[in-house]
Amino acid sequence: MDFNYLADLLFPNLTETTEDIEKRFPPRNLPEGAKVTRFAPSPTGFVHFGGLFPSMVAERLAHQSGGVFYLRIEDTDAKREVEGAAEGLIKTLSTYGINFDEGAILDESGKVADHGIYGPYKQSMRGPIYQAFAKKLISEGKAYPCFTTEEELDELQQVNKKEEIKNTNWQEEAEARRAKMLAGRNFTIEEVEEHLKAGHPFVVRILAMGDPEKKTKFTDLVKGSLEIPENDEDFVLLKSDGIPTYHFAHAIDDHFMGTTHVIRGEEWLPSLAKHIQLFSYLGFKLPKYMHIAQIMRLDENGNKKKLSKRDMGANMDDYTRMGYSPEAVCEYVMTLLNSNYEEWHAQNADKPYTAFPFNIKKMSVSGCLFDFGKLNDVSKNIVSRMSADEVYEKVVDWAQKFDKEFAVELTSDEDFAKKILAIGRGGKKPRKDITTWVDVKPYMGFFYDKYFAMIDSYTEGFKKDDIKKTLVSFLETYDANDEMNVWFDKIKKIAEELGFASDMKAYKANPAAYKGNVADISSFIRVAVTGKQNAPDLYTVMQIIGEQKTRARIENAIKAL
RNA sequence: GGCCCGUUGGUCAAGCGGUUAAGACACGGCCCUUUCACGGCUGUAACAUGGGUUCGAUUCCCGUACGGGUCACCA
Repeated sequence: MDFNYLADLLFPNLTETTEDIEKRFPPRNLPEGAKVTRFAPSPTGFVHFGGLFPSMVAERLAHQSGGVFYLRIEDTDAKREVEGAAEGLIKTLSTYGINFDEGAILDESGKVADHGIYGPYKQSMRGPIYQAFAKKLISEGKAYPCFTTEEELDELQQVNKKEEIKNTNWQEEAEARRAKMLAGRNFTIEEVEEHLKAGHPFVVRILAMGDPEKKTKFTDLVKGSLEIPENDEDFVLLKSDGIPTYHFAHAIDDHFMGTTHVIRGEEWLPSLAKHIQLFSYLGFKLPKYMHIAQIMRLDENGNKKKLSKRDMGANMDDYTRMGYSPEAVCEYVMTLLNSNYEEWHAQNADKPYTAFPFNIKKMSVSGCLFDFGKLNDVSKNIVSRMSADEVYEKVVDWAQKFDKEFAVELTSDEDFAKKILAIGRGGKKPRKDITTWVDVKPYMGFFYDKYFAMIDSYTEGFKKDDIKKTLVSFLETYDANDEMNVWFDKIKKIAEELGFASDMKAYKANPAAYKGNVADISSFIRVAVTGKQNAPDLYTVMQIIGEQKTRARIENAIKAL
């Protein structure tokens, strides 16, 4: 078999040789230790939590080392491509602080365009590059054309379905399929010419001579030492439309784009054998690999499952809707990515996560469960450290998208809203009532007449009459100009008059001697004014609401009793 | 089913041959407090399993179980 002849036969019209291409993409000139990483999504939908994970690692590693972080669009599957997905992906990532130095990024008009000299950065635009290398491999006898159609193979594809695996015919079917796949190995030049003449489409398959019984040691930067069996699968390099598969594109692109660290999910681990073989066939230096553990969720049976697109919390845009600030999500991700992050953060509470020295060695080897409880904790701590102005700005921003009515209330009196948000904020022990922006309305809604409602009833076990008397007496003595202690002394006095303990210690020493205590009296007033049993400091609340409204609410409460 | 990877409390995890096996979240209790939130203290709870190696294994090796991933002209 004359491989050179075969290669020319298959690819007669290529203008660029592999040597030309090598010259076109010079090695990067970067300082020692600088890492070149990439995010390489296929534009098939939204950013997935499982995709944010590795992209944050890639971004950190590149930027922390003074390297380059670039974006490559892996649009090699036209069937699954979604219009506008690439733009959406880039925008979402940027809200999470992940920005690219190079690649297919957005220009001023919001369109995806190439930035950098290693492009095109969309794989669909790089056809001739891949084809040149496919041709080269064929000319070296390392790859061959295969005229077996997808349909022919599909007929036997059932073997891959799980239900069928227990089928006793499984091995026979697999063998039959393999025979069909490998048919092209034995073609003569004449047979190939005949197929070509008949206009039959073909794919290019790698000629895999590996023995899977033989294993080679491989070191993954996350997983550590691995045993990789040699590849014996004649996988497809170039599809019949001339576009490469992931495997081929990965080898070519990461070589020419100068990627030093390939960071991807561990679901790629089984394909590693293919990639090692390809780099070797191509004569390329193998990059470093980091296979990151997957995020899992719990299924109905209590088993861990890979977090998939349809799961709650998978779509990054959901977090925006749920009112999580991007900082919270990023920080939560950091706690999962680097086990010592929390410790560092405890000592550097004021610093952003980008100041944290990210360490590959501290990455977990096994997949972890997504934990909303932990996310919530991280989130409420972050919100508690924000200023009232900051919270206001973010809540309004969120509300304008997801609760327009509330946004109108908030913006109708900015100072009022900020005063409310400032309660208990700024000190050493700030309030932590707000986890997500969704929480804000239930938390402060009662300040607004529009949302005020008697959500809680008065504490049970007290006479309506006492409640009523409390409210009436309060109105009689209430003076909005009172200092807090004066104000509270008046409440204590009411308590005494009604036979309630004004002193908590006295009450605790002998509860039977009283109808209740001053806390109960306060709660009557609190419910009347806020509609709730639990609220921030009552005195402050009244100060903010103002005398007029406070009186009106108490009067209404008296009427209702 | 083949191959690969993994397994420390409910969750995230420190540990890297000798520890009373950290810490965080969640949960319970107590304290502080006019409610809540915060804060402080405290409690329950873990090395999947069987063999080795070793004076000694959570740590090293092998097997078993369980879990995950993967086996496309998808990435």
